[in-house]
Amino acid sequence: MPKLGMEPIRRKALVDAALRAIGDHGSLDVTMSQIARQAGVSAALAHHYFGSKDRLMVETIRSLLRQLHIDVVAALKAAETPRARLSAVVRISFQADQFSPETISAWLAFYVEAQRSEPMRRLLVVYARRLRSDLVSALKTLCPDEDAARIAEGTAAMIDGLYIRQGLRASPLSIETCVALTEDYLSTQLGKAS
Amino acid sequence: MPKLGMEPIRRKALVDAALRAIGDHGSLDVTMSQIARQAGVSAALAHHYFGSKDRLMVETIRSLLRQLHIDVVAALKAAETPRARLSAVVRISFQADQFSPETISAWLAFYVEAQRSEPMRRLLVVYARRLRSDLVSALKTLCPDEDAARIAEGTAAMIDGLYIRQGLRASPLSIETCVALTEDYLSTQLGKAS
DNA sequence: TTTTATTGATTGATGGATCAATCAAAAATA
DNA sequence: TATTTTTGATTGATCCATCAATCAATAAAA
Repeated sequence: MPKLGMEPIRRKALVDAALRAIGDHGSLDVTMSQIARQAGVSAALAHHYFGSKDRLMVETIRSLLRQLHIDVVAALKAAETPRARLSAVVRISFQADQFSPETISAWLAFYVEAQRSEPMRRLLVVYARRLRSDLVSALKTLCPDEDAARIAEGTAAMIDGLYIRQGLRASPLSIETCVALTEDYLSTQLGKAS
Repeated sequence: MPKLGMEPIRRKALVDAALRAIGDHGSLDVTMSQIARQAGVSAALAHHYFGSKDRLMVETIRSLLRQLHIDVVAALKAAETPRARLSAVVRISFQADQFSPETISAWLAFYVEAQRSEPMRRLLVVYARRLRSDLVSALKTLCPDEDAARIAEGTAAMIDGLYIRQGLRASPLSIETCVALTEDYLSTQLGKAS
């Protein structure tokens, strides 16, 4: 019953389904069948469009990063001052849809996969660089360059650290608490360095 | 019977082999055969002693945590002042053998597994609590209680964050840099809070 | 009719788990 | 001391389930 032009629709449905399946399951150890079922199609069709599970996984994280990037760019554009740009980056990192247990699980799973898969690692390195570069460029207008690099590193580490600790659900922190901790680090460091 | 008392020897060899295999491979997706080969025994023997792969995995991370705890306790005992105890915790976290790519890979893999396996999650929660409690108890003697809790949370997040970013190998930081970043956070926060 | 969409059936490989069968040291016995 | 018994240690072979991947066949536009 092929209505034409299904390809982009199916691709998106499959990528979304993969993300949800990975998040629910907490690892990349989800089967093509599970993903396909969630997308309402057969496993064979997933193979037809993506060729292999690996490529579907790569497309999936790529879509996650793309959405994040879109959000960050929009938030940066809306911010008036360098200090506001810093806050924007922090806020986006902890925004609700990025902070659900499923999304955190998915991020963690991708980090692990990056230990083995070079394409996956490359994608995550892009994210890490982009985060740091966003931070550094705003920081450089607020403090000496050496301090900017150091503070960016510390901020990025704190963001990622709050993330994975959230994944453990040992002591769940609210979004506001995470933002406050990071903002506090930024403000204190800037106050010291300027 | 053969040489008696092989059990503890084999168990240790298998746990060590599992840790190495996981680290090398970058995920828990290692086969019992690979682990057993590395330990110089058959896969069947691994099953004989551990019952299942799951249980071997749990024992493996338990051993990792045990060693870490031993190191921390020793370092805490050697420290004279509360401030020195804080530094001891930081130093141990980044000490060389905990900071090798293989060990970082293994930690990441365990974090992911914890999303699915309740026993695994429990073990990691113990680690997270212990780290925080070590930090809080030292901090409480140096600043008000509310500040202590907050600073401990921030410090723990920074430690864990530096860890996983190291795993990505995007911008490798030296051990000293990581220690310096964390120490700087601690000192600055304490200066502000006291 | 040609092309696109779609799937059920099938396969080849992998890996965890099980088991029957050895091996060899220690303990008991003669 | 010599012999027998016992039992932990160990493994190769095998079973069984899972899963990614492939393929042949079908349905519906164009």
